[in-house]
Amino acid sequence: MKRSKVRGPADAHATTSRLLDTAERLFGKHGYDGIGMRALALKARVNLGAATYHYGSKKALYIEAFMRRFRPSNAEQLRLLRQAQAHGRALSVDEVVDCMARPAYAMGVAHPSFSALLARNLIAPPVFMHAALQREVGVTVQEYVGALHRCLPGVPEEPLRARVMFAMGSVMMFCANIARLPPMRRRVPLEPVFQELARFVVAGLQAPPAGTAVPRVDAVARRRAAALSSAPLP
Amino acid sequence: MKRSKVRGPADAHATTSRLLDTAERLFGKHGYDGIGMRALALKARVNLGAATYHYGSKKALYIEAFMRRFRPSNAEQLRLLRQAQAHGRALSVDEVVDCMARPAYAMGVAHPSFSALLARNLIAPPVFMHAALQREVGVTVQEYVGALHRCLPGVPEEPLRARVMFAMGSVMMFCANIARLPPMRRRVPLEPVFQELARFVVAGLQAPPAGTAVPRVDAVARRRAAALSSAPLP
DNA sequence: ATAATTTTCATACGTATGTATTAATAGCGC
DNA sequence: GCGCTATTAATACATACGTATGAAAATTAT
Repeated sequence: MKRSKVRGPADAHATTSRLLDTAERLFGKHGYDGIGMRALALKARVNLGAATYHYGSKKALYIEAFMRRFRPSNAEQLRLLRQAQAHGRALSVDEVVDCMARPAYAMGVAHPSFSALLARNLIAPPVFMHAALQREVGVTVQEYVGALHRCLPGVPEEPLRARVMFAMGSVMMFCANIARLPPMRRRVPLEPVFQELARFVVAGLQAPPAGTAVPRVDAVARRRAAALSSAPLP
Repeated sequence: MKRSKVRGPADAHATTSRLLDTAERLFGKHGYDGIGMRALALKARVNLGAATYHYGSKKALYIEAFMRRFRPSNAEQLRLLRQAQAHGRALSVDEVVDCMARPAYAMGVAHPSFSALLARNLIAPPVFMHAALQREVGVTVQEYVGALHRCLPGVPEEPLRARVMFAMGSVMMFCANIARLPPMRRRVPLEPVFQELARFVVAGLQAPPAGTAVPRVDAVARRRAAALSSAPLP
């Protein structure tokens, strides 16, 4: 119906990549359960049967759509860090952060809809992804905590692990909003925003370790905030 | 089956709050589309009809489950900030951050499963929530950007807006992992982790504004990262 | 050219979904 | 006792879901 002359595997893998691209976009927007195979196949202009033929199941399609960009991006994170450390010289926090955030950033600029899928998977993933994500992200975090521990000897490992988590939160918030960000819509370079992200994360990681007290608003305000917990609707 | 003697509205509103609690927990874990009304009613030990009787629709239930804690938490954020500013004295970044993060933290300690729902809604919300969230979060962000602009005159407003977004990312990552965090599982106070979060965010917001270049790894690494975008699976 | 293989397509199956309906009961205020 | 609201229960309905099947078509291999 759509093709002008004939139908068939003339386009070979074109249908699978159209399907993957559509899956990336719609899974990123609506989540795994938020979109069905029929809607997916329709938007990708692919037959429903072809979808299960190529990927076997919806879960497999989701995993493939996510992993095809996540795997290399993750691998690049580790490669950059290890390469930077290979020279034996001490790394600055800036360098570590750049290794950590730039692959995700580059991927996000080239494939904005992947960023939404990435953020979703790191913050609100479908349950069947938990194990695989834990495995993949775990080693990356571990390695970055180690690298940071070397250039931030003043910060103990446990707080540092928390800080790396917070840093990932900032990066993921950036990723989740890439498509909505003004620069992306006005075809203006996104790099300045990324550099702002890098500055934010670097400063956060370098924050004065514990000891330094964080002043609160005042006692009564703190009490009210605590009271909020028990009385949801005062 | 469960009640020993009789069934009926003896428990009055107990059924609606059981339903809300269950909805909060399961929507937070699986997302809006990830759990059905039947499973929800079953887990809440509530009749399916009662669910639609009280809330009319699944969407309405979702919105109520989210809003009952989000609204007061959000309101408390604004109240704390305005109260702190009312005295006319200049605010420190620490104070602003505390106003911003403590209500979400307090809510998360008292109701850990709400935190997951919150993070989900701020990073990967169902589409029908977009408008309401934009409205509610918009004014909060605006107000905090204004307050920070006053105590960080060196940072222009646009980068500051980005930084507030990054800060929210850190807070949301904290929220998304509250239940999984070691302190929460070992009944040990969570406050130190929150203070670490506050330190991270404060330092991030106070980062040296633009001008200061963020050094990259090196040229070849940057080129490889860029190449990643076009060739997903090398 | 013919056979083998891969890909597309339409359709079907069983189940699950959100919502609506109806009747029956139980508590509460008057 | 009598309404009124809350709750359970049992279905019902139309639609949507993921997946399976089998024939047709196109491509590739021989």
